[in-house]
Amino acid sequence: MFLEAYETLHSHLGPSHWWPGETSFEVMVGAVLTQNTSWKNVEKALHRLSSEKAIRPEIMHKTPVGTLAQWIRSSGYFNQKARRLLALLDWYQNYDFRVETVRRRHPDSESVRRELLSISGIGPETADSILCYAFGYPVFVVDAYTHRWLERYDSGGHRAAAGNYHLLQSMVQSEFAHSFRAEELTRHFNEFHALIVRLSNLYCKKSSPLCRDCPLQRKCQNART
DNA sequence: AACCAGGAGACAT
DNA sequence: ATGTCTCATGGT
Repeated sequence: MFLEAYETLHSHLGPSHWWPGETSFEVMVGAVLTQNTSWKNVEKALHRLSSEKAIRPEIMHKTPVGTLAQWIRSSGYFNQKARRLLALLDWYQNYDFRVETVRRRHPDSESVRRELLSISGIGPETADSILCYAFGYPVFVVDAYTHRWLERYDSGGHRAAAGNYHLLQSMVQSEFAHSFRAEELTRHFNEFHALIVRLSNLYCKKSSPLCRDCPLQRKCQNART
């Protein structure tokens, strides 16, 4: 099952110290900026925002879309993403831009998730990244890496879940929920997703796959040496 | 010089 | 329900 892969990855690569971001708000911004975009390009945009002193919700919320768009230019889709950030901030303002307020009013993640999904530009992956990495809810993030990983990973019947966001997510979440204490779930979902991303970036690059060093090589369908 | 990268929404079928 | 198009920069 997933736990086996999780343990293997963790013993080889972990711990991960994720999500890359100083503050919870920076994590939220990163989650939007990285939509269909490499993290390297996101980092440049984050540096620019940092130098503009704009990685603070109160400041960014007052920034005109056009200005914000120019600041995040390097992350691509800058006009869309500028609007999306401001839409997210419109919502976040209802909670005084504070994680603690969100957590207090929403004991569990479902209602927050619905609110996030109702924001234009926030889809399942972005919502779950924010829930897990910024707000600390026990939610497993399913991203493109996870789908690709599962497509080629042999572990008895799990391949059916590749491509189905909700199915894959609930399979991982229920399996982990049976194996870990509730107060540790967020940390494990956080770590598992981080490990899959790190695995992908380290060993599964299309340009130069380093499969011989991959800890999951034996169970990988397209393992090459 | 095409192809890809931690998506999401609008729209047509 | 399931495709297709758009958005756009920067690295390989």
